[in-house]
Amino acid sequence: MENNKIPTIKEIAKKLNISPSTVSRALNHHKSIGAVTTMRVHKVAQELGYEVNKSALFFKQQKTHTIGVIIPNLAEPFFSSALTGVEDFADNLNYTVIIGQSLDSLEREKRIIDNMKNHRVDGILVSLTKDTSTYDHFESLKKYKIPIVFFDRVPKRKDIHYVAGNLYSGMLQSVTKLCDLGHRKIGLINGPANLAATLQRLEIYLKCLRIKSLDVDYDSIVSTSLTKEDNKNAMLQLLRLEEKPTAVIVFNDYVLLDCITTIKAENLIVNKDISFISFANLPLWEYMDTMPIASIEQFPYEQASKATEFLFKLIEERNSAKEGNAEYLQCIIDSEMISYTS
Amino acid sequence: MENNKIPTIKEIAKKLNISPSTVSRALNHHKSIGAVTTMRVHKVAQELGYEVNKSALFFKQQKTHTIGVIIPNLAEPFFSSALTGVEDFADNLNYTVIIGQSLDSLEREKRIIDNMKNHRVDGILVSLTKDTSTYDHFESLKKYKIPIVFFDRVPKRKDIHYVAGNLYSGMLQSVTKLCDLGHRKIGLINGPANLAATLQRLEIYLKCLRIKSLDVDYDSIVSTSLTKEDNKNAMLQLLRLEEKPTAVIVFNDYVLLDCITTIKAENLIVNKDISFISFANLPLWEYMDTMPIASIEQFPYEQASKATEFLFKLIEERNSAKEGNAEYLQCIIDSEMISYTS
DNA sequence: TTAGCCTACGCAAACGTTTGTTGTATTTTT
DNA sequence: AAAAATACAACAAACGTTTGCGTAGGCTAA
Repeated sequence: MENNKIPTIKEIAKKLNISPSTVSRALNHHKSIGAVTTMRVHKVAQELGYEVNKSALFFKQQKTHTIGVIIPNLAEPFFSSALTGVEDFADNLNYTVIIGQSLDSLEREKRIIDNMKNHRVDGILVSLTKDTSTYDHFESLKKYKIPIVFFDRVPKRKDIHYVAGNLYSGMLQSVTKLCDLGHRKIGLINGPANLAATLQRLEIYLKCLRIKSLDVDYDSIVSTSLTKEDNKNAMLQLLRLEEKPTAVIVFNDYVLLDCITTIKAENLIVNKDISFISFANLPLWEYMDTMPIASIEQFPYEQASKATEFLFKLIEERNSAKEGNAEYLQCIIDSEMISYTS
Repeated sequence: MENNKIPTIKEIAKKLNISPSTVSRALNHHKSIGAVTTMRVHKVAQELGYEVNKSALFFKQQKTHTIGVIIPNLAEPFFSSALTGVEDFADNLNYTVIIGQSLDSLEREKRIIDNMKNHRVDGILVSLTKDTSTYDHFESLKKYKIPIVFFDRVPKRKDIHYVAGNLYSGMLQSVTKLCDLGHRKIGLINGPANLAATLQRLEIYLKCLRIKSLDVDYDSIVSTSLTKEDNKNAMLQLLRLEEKPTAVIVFNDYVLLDCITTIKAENLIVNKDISFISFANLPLWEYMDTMPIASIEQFPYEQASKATEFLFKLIEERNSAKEGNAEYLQCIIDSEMISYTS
């Protein structure tokens, strides 16, 4: 009864004394196969517990129905949310998702790309490594016509498909709020220079200050490499200034956690001696005793969803063999300020 | 120059006027191919930018070098840590990981299993859905000789491979600590009955109370379905008791967050009117104003790592065609109490 | 009646790679 | 110098599936 061989189309064919092609067509409900035959095929398939071998299918069709996602770190809520966004979208289209963690190592990023290329995935989503400044390893995907869409951490070039967050909206809301609260000196703890997000934050920060007619003090703009140590130092650097800022925009919630620790160690009171705005909107502030004025939500799930949508659009295009559609899919997702104090 | 065709072994063969088999062997440094030929093949492969088509390889070898991971929810830190554990381990062995989110839906779990089966993954790791009580959908994997290893949320049966957490160690440490602090009435807010983890927590809870010679009050053992609403109700149920417990063991940190909210709404003071121990050790307590006495770390990363190790052992076994090795790989990872208050 | 047309299926090739077998030179051994 | 061993490479089959094409038999229509 329990046949220990994995059933194939050929076996079904043999059992019914018909050809494999007929079985294949019958299973796919091809119109050119008679009702009786189709029924008999399905019956035997059922009995044998036949299930299509996708591995064979992928090979035959030169299409793996699989997309790859490369993110720096699975453990970060931002990226696991993003991954969820991808997974949900892909699942709907019956696509499989394979993951790669670059762990912010360019070396790993390259290796993963190569691997996915060899895997012949139908498309790739990437959020860059902190250190990624070259683009060569992505170029090689062109030859394989594997479309690539970047999200969140995107390269600084125009000829790519991407979805990025727009920090402006959330930042302006935040700066406005700080102004309303009476703050006039607003500092910035920014990220590493090689991240596009860093430049973007700086530009928007300056733009917002200008709009609100606030003076820019370049001494109160510092940066961190995102290590705990560096985060603390950045904070201290601001505290040591002659003219201390009364509010600080912080690169993200993680950096802010370290800043708060630093502040407390200095016997300063958050939201009294100094106020914060940061980015990420981690689901933790509502439970904490000290929190920023607000955190700027960047909607990782939505960003990733949109990026996935783009990717499938590109995959679709490739399938329909439209050549030379030189249009780049690009999208900006507006950020939003989430207030934590009244 | 830029050939837009994807290079294959055949092309290399044609270009050199040798047979594809020779090219294949040359690329794999097979000893039966002369040094000159091997070199020439590699040179041309280099020029053409040849890269093996794994899709074809997987098919040919009837082995996909891919494992599947099914977890309830990517967004939960516990599971994203676990996934990281899997990814790290698999990556080392050059395996690809495909993911499936069951979202705690049995229906999805089944669908994902079917999909991975059709995908012909080499093995599957599963952490069960809240509602999974049947085992049928896993049985079908036997026919395909796809090994399966459960972790964390494992089925209640003995004939499986699994890695589970042992709550006993951490729980005993915790109960001991509570006793040392003077608590004599320790309640339990448990999870849904269909989870093995729930039964396990209950058993161990009772065992620990017995060891410490504490009375068991069955009224102070309640359960929650893990919804926010239900968490609150479970907490209230305990607070309404004639003989309120002075300490409560909580199913996990998430439930505890809701409990704390409930406590505050009742104008009670955590760690004064009532103390908590919970499970998970989320990386958030150190930043919070109210926190449990301790949280019990279950080492998701290590659990997943071990489970992955088991899986590869099974995959290896299958490859070497050892039949009927009826030994079940099972492992218990000891939990550990992480204290937050002195 | 016969040309033409469905219906229902079989045949064979193809996707890219590996691998067992076979074949032919060249070298080594006796 | 003949026999045996070795080195190198070609041939062909195989993995499971799909699909273009061919075709036999039965039907319709003129």
